[in-house]
Amino acid sequence: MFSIGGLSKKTKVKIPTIRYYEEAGLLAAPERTNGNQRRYDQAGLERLSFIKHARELGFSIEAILSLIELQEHPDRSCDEATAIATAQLSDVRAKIKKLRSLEKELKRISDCCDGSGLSEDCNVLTALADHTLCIHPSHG
Amino acid sequence: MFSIGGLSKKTKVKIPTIRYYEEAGLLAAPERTNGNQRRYDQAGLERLSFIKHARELGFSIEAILSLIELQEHPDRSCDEATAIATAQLSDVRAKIKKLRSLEKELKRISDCCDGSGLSEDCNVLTALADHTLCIHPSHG
DNA sequence: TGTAATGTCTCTAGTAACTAGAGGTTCAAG
DNA sequence: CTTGAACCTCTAGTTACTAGAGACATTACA
Repeated sequence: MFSIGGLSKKTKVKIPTIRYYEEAGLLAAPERTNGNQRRYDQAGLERLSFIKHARELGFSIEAILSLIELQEHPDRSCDEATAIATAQLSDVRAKIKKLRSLEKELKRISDCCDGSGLSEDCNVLTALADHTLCIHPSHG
Repeated sequence: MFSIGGLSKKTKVKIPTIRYYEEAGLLAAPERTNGNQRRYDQAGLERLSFIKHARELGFSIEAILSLIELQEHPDRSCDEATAIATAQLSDVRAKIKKLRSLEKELKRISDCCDGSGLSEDCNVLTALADHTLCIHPSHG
């Protein structure tokens, strides 16, 4: 049994975040001491590790809730879990694609100015002001 | 001279967002009709286009504020604008790097489950629960 | 000129996923 | 038994918007 501070140290999840996860229904409300302080066991630690890992992978709180529900009903098909992971994967891929095109344009913008002049003539500002200089329209 | 709705159509920025930009100090408060409605001119349109473009490139409101201040003080060095753009570029690159490693792990997780079984044995859930299965720790 | 439809106004509150702080209570050590 | 750290709840702030209420303005048309 450990306190919220202990759990926080073990998992490197901040204390208010742990309470937030409990509030959000991700983390079961743990036992309390007579003085109303939270006391966690191994199961709580594992659950929080799961949540942390999923958050690091970019899963939303909502998606994690679905995954947890699946864990708690092992009789259901795992289609759903796979679907959530696959959706997350294409989301990540879309973000990468978008960021790559941003990278291109930002590189172009940064490169065309050596920073030595006055901002009056700054190409960074010009490039930002003039959308038509874009290589590609940047949303997609 | 056009209304906020007209500006919204031209720029494809939603009306409440335009008002939000004004409130945030990005967009100068425009003239008003006798009936208190906003009326924009060409300068307003250009400014909003600038803001939109910068937002699409992932610049924060704060960063855009700095860029606008630079535009309004053309006597200053453009170092600052270049610095902001460069910072934005390395930010984008860091994000890409992180997303690539997430992509790898998500692909591994998704691939090892064909979705046909019960969630009891689901590898997606196992992979998420067991951090040690990670190829690499996923934050960086 | 009247009226109806559409547009706009301000203000408040909600979103995601936390984070920070106030003001009070409990725990663990000595 | 006291001290100091850790903990409690609650509220509010963050970013960049988005949505809605209720009132007022503008425009089109008869």
